[in-house]
Amino acid sequence: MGETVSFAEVIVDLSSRNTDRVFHYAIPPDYRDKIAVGSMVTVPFGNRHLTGYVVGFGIPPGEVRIKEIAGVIDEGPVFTPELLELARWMAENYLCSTAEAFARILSPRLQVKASRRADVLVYPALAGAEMEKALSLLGRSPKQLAVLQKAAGCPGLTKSELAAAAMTSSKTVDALLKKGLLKVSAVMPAYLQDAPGDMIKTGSLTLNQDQEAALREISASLDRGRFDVFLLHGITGSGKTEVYLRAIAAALETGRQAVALVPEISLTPQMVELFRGRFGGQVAVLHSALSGGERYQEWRRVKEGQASVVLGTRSAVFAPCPRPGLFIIDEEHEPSYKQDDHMRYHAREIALKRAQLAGAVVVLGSATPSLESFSRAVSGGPYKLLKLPRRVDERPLPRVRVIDLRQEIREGNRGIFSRPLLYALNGCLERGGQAILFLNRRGYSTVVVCRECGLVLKCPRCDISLTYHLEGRLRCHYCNHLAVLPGLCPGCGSRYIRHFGAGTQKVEEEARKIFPKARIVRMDSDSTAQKGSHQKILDAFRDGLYDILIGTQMIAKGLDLPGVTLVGVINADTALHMPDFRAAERTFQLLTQVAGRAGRGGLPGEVLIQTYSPEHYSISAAAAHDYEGFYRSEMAVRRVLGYPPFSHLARLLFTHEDEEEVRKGAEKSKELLDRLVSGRNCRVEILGPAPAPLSKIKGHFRWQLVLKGRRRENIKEIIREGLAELERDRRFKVAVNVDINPQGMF
DNA sequence: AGCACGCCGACT
DNA sequence: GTCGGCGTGCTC
Repeated sequence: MGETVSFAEVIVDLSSRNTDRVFHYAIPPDYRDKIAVGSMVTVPFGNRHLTGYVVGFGIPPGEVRIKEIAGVIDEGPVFTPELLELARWMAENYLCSTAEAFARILSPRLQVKASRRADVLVYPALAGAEMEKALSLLGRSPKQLAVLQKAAGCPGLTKSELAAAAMTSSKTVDALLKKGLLKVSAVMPAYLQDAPGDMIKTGSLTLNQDQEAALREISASLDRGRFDVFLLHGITGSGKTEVYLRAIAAALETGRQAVALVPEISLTPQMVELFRGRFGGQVAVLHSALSGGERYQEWRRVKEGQASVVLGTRSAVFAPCPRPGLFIIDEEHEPSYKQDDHMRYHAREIALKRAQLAGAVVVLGSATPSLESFSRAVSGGPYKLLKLPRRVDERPLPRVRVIDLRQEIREGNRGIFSRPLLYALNGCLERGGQAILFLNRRGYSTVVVCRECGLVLKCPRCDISLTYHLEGRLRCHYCNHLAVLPGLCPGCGSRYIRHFGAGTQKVEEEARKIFPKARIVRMDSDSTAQKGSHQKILDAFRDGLYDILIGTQMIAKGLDLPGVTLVGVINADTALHMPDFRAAERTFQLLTQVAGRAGRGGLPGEVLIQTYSPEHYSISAAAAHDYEGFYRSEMAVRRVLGYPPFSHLARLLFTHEDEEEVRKGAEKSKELLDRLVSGRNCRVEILGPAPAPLSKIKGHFRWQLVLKGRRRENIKEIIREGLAELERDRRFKVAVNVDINPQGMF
């Protein structure tokens, strides 16, 4: 590598396919030592200036007129070689340009110009015996005492986090800062680093056998420094988080960094507190709610190696750790890890790829693993299965009863609540317990169910629930199969065949009528429009200000509500009959999670699930807390129908303001893709076109094609060529969005 | 993505 | 003749 090589290879920030390659630029002498692989620069391109990413150095081929780099945007490289490789992989895999992939990877730091507010983390100013003394002198101000205790237990929280943790306002924190008992610093002070034992306050100190065994395996892999994937299958309350924390500590010991991803909904102040309590100022928190400045600050700390533990949501998977050694995906089955707007990446998939590139360990944790992951962890699959089959406190799982709503109908009860649920609610209220009533988010599309035998009309070809449209027409959103709503149920001849969907308001109304004295609160996206009110309702409920909480998905996840002794699922079928091949899996996950909400305190819990399909395996298996039973049943179904994990799917979503235009566009694409498929004789099936389940959003009509094939490569190839051809055709005005392995069809 | 270049129709 | 439609191809 001689001095003569001084042309930078630059990828310009354009998303077009034909500019997705390197362009060579001369490096002016002033910039020579400022530009490295990973630098962000501005370059003249055509007749304007664009930002570009330096991906290497080399000699331009033949007769091209070379221009000079116009400027360097940031002081240092914005991505590591590992992330550069990741960007290339993403471009290849998600059918986008490299520049778009970079935009995703770097999005957490895009607002560079935003205020660079110094990161204020609060630490106790004293340690050890001096701290004890200070605490004993604070007898007359309980709030300050609480804050100082918290600060000692969890050094390195931000001011507002600390205030929240001690259940007070930031004024109390300010008072202690003024007294000099707390201080502000960007890194953990040395006197605290010497006493890490003091920091281990939260969580259990001793691991049970299963946790110990799991940790041992993970640590062994970390020591070897090799790419390994573990699936940590632990029932609710089995102490997965403690295993994560120990694994992170083990990763740090090898001198590498750890990234822990949690679903949006679990990134609560308590979660942050738990991590900061263990790792103090080494923790960087990355999530979408941070302001540009805060996010940049955290990003910077990670990149510079000051923060070696990253806790965050989906996009934190791109954290610029210098040498990542461990990626943890908590609740790996959560669909929220899949981006649903622009580039549809899956954070789990990205983590796996990054780990492979960096020789790092991945831990996927869940009580209800996705079939994709579990199938890779059984019988000699590439993942290693680690099981936590027991709860840490040895408390039994709640008793789950399945209530047959068909029986209720037969016996003349057409109300929302079954008699067993009413009875249980009554008992619960009388004993002074708390209850949660859970409704699945109302289906976007309406599904037809027989209220007498529970039969659901499904597509004969795709096994997807048919959805109800105008004038009694039923439609499959995968293949566009059409049927007419029968007057009588084809299963049992009943007249009670209709589409359904009771909202949370309806349940609330009904509950108030039946239990006029009960204090009832509702929580859904309508009632919790403004930020924070969410948490307020939950706090109030936890404090016992309400008896019954009625809500949707959002109350199902990860909440610890010790007073709850009864959980009622109003209608398990809304989830079961979503027009999606994953409906059964979602239902099982949801019910398991909901059931995990009951009996978290000292009192035993009870769960009642109302359904028209009591014999469906995803309901009976959830009731029996039997993941593996569910897994076997569902895998059999997927195999027969050729759905993932036995195949790969892709969805092409076509959108346009004009309905006719989208339909024609989708149909034209279908013909084109069919031609490509038969031309290369690969086994890819193309379903549709059909209107998307949400057929119109913000004035844009939506149609879709679903591609299904054994090999992902084949699907990608077909789409790549199809898109290229469509792009060449300038008359084609319809926007196309590609989603490889979609998580849902909405 | 922009922008120029170029090859056809209907207009001062 | 020439103004302007948009199909085609290029940008270090």
